[in-house]
Amino acid sequence: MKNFRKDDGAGSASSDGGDRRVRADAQRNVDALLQAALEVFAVSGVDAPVRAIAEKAGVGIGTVYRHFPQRADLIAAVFRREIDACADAAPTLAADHAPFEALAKWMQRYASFVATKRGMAPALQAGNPALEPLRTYFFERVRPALRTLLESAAAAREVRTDVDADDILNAVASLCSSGHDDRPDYARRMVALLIDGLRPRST
Amino acid sequence: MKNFRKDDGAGSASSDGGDRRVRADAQRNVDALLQAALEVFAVSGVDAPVRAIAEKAGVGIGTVYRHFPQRADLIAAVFRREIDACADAAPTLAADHAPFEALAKWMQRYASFVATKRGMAPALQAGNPALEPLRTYFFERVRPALRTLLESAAAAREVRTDVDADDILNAVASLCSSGHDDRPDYARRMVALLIDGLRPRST
DNA sequence: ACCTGAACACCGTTCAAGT
DNA sequence: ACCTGAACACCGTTCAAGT
Repeated sequence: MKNFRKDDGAGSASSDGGDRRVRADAQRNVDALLQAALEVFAVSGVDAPVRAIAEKAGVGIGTVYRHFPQRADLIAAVFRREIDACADAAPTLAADHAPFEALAKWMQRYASFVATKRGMAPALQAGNPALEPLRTYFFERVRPALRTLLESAAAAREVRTDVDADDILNAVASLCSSGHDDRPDYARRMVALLIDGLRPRST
Repeated sequence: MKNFRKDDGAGSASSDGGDRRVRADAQRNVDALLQAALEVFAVSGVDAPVRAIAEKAGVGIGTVYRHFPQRADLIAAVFRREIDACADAAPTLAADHAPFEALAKWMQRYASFVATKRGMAPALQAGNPALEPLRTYFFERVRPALRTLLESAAAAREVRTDVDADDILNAVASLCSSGHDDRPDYARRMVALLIDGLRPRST
């Protein structure tokens, strides 16, 4: 795990062995690029022109490709911490609410994450080999979080058992992808519908 | 430039009124383009290179733009008849099944339509002004079909009333968009979940 | 009227030349 | 090491020239 950003917690000068120094100007460029990408992605989605990001960061186009050889690497770097934050919300909710309610609240929280981060849903879909690492990271991080919530609800017999975590992650991501700006509240209501559908069949 | 008379050759002066005539070769080109586009869209989606379609149809790139000034016009022409077929399935199902079952079956039918026609869902989303006419046509044609099914089910008190036809059309389109080829049966199961969610709250 | 493809604009990506 | 931007490849779209 190579932490580019120092992100605090650099505490122990661990024996990383061969600790490569990053030139200060290079580090500045990386930071500026991540910041620029975050903003550009937010308004134009992840398909925004690379040149726009380079310009906003004040660097040459070649510098983007030096630090992020594939466009997907830039996307991954930008989304990683948001993914972490979303996953970390699960245990917090589990501690504060009843099982099914915690599940429902987390799904809404995850929904707003997808809605905010344009291009998250497309990145999650299989088929784009360049984005596979981000997809992998996402599932590794978020799947266990959701599974725990699902299992608690299942133990309380408050949720049907023929739906797994990946189903929910994909479904909510699809429903909350951008493009429905004309129907306010659409995403929230559809996710609510999905949540209702998760209740055990009344028989 | 040579100035040759319209309808040169065999046609002669047969009587057929002042009808606007399309030159036979032009008509052939349009047909070939529609067929080529149908096939290319099916495998590569609606973002496939225009050149690929022109080549497959055996015409110059300029000819595509002559008959379909906007790329969206070609997409619309290709999808229109499929939209009609989907809408027409509704009354048939209504005649053969109980209200809620007819609704459920139509939703699955619509789901397979979206899944088959790659790029249908993106076209349905607002925000692409060029595809607005197709979007309009789609809703004009399909919305009433679904509404009838919904109303029948509502009259029988078999469906909740806080969800409208557009919600369902958008939600199913999102869930069945391409990109989940790795999870077989995913779309069908998610639509089934949505259908379950449509049942009235059990109280 | 209709067809064609060279030409233009734009965007992703590379790489030789600079510091 | 790292930065830069000209250069290349590709794709959407136009238009002058042909039939």
